[in-house]
Amino acid sequence: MAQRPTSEDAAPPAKPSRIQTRNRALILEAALDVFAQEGYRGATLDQIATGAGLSKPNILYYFNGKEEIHVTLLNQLMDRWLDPMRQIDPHGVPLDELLRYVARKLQMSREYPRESRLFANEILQGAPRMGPHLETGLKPLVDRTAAVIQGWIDAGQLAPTEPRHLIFSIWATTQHYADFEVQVSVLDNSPTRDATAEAFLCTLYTRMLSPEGH
Amino acid sequence: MAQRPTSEDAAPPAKPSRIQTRNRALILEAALDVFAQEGYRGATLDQIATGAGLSKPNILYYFNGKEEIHVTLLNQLMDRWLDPMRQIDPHGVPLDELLRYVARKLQMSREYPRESRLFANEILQGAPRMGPHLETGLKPLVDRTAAVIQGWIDAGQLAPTEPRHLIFSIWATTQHYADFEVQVSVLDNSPTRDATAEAFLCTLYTRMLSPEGH
DNA sequence: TGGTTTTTTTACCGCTTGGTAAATTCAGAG
DNA sequence: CTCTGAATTTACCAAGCGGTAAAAAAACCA
Repeated sequence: MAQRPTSEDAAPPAKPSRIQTRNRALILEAALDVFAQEGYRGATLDQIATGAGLSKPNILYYFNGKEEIHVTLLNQLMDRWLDPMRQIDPHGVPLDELLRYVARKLQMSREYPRESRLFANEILQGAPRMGPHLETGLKPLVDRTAAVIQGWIDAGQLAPTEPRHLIFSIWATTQHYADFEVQVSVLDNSPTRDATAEAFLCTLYTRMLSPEGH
Repeated sequence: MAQRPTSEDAAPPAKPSRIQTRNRALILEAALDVFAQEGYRGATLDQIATGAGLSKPNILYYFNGKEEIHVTLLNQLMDRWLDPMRQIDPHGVPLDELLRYVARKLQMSREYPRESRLFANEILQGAPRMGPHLETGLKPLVDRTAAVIQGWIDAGQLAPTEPRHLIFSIWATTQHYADFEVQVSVLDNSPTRDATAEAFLCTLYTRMLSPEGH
């Protein structure tokens, strides 16, 4: 009897073979495409199978079901997604730190638009498969970052503002370019769009955050 | 033979009966709920039927199919959605006009979160049922508004910036509160969130747009 | 009231979906 | 080469889906 490679039993994990590693990666890659564009319910295992170049039952040999694929993607995503915020240095120059955070988030929108849309889809639908993650992964980090920003403000190094809503606005403005790409493309098809977006956001948050007397 | 009320034949339109008016509204109301939360493919006619208190075949008596319900909602939405931008007065005080635009968009996020999510879902999936609308409805209005803003900037009444990306940022920051409500709720469950959000955005765009010399 | 049209229900259908069982092929260790 | 376990395919379901036909009921109008 074949031992299913997607183990979460207490039994010995047993390191995955090269085939397992390759095919699981193939499946997740294809699934990211499909889930990001169609949403969870809109995505089908057949689409994922075709995209991965495997048969549907073969996919279910590597994952216990559609939901497990989705959850796996979401878990992988969370790490990468929160990284830019973790890199904010409480001891750095406040405005520089925040502008670099904006730049990193914008870069992620550009380099990983599928991940951004996957996340947006999940949140839009009420985060049914990610609820705990928000509380245990996201919230502590945001609380900590908000405190850091508040400290900077109290020290007069940033113009006063509400840290949490500042964070929301950074997320919103940067992810917008990935999540609403179709709309943005229709309204601005200039070849320099990316650079213009970056310059705009840099200006926006510089003016917003520079302490008085610039 | 019953004449189907959802007419698009060249035949006389014939004004709808009270029952037709009421049931079509019931269906659209329920469909808005379902489409906004589940996305197009995730929504089922059974859910819509249950929500409307009608049977599934009865729903298909009023609409030719699932897609027609969705398109109808999208069409109705477009009007209401673009209205705040249409209200921008080229002859008003620039900063006031834009701050009032922000406030109106934020208010719509608060009052019509389902519409916001319906729209977000559609754009996320590549606007498959709204492509033309973007070109013919949205683009001209945005072009016009961007020109108005550029005029204000050229006249020295606003700090210089890129008008289109300014518009994008206003959309992103305001709609974020509706589209990512679950996430926002986890991170900020303060009872004054709405007021704080409005104050934050007012500050953000005041600092961004005020011409130099305070 | 009776007849006509609109509205609603009942009973389906064909297709797609996520998922399974079991046979088959393949890869690798000896 | 051979044997064994891993990997893959073939052939299926059962449930849910959007949608239809036609009969039944309700509303309307003379």
